[in-house]
Amino acid sequence: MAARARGIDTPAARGKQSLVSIPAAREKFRKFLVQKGLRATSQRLAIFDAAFTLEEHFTAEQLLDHARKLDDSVSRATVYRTLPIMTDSALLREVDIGSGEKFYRPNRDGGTTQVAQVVCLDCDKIFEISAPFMAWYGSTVSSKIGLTPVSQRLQVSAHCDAFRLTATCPRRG
Amino acid sequence: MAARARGIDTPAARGKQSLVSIPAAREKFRKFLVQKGLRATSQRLAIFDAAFTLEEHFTAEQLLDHARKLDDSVSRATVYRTLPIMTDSALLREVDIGSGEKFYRPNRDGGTTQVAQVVCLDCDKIFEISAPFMAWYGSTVSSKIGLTPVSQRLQVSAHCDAFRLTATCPRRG
DNA sequence: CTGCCTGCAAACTCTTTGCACGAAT
DNA sequence: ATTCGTGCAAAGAGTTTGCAGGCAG
Repeated sequence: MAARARGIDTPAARGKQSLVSIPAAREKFRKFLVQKGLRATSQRLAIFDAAFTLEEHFTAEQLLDHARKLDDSVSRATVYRTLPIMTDSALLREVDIGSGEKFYRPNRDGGTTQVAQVVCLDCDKIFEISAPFMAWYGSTVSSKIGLTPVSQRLQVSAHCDAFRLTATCPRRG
Repeated sequence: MAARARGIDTPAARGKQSLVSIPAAREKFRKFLVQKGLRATSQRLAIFDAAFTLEEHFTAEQLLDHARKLDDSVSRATVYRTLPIMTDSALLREVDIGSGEKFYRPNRDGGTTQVAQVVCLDCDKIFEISAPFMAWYGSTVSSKIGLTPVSQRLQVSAHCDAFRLTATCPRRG
């Protein structure tokens, strides 16, 4: 337990635990690495843990900061090299909202759920909403031109109703 | 007519005319500039013409190349400074497929139509397919969390059926 | 003549890569 | 031993910006 808790039980992580336990997810990641012939190094696991203790969508730079709190030997290069491995494993999802930098988000449910991203133009937060019909829409649209869909993203830019009234976004901060 | 045709009647432009005449669109752009207190300079109009004679989605760099054929005094900086003006005017649409660079596309229909982007993973082409249900779907999804949608994008990544069979994408080139 | 607009080049941001060292098998 | 992974720093891609000069109103 003490060993398992290493790198997780930080002040930042406490109170942010999710539906699926982090150690279980990390075990999946470790197995994914081995299966791919990659090594389960301490840096890769630290980066993974950091990703799963960050609740919101995060950038590569934020992930680096967070991972360094768990293992200060983690470098920016390794974060960038580990991100595609994690997205390959489907434990992490890449979220591109067209803002120059990419966001990432842990896939706590295994990535089977179809979700739409709603980006609030007032506070820049990204909400993910279940959108079970998306796959159907994707194939409807693709089949018109002889393509078979692999994935689809519905992205909505929206204004916050509360913000318009009070000039404060209740979700900010 | 001779004056109007300046910068349009190029080999590249011929045979690529669209539903809406370019001079008419350019006139809208000119008016937009004036209304915003901006000047309708020859560079801005050359960039605009270049955008409207490019049929496919194009990058800033491709737009620069093309604009320079119409007016060789156009600089990269002016292209980058003009792009947001054109998207503001709604005559140009920005299309981000999460590939590092942004794509743009002239909005020949005025931008009222809801379209989904289908990106072919085999040939990297971007197809735009009418998706009238998108607006409804966007507001359904947003209203769940107290947001009012401004715009929405459905983006589908797909494989080419023909490519899978023949290893050649009939649309390539 | 005043102020917007331009080209140039440097700066900036985010990401990728070459290299030599270090760790795991 | 051999292979793979790492940190560092430099390079790269795409975009933005400061500045001095130019052109339009």
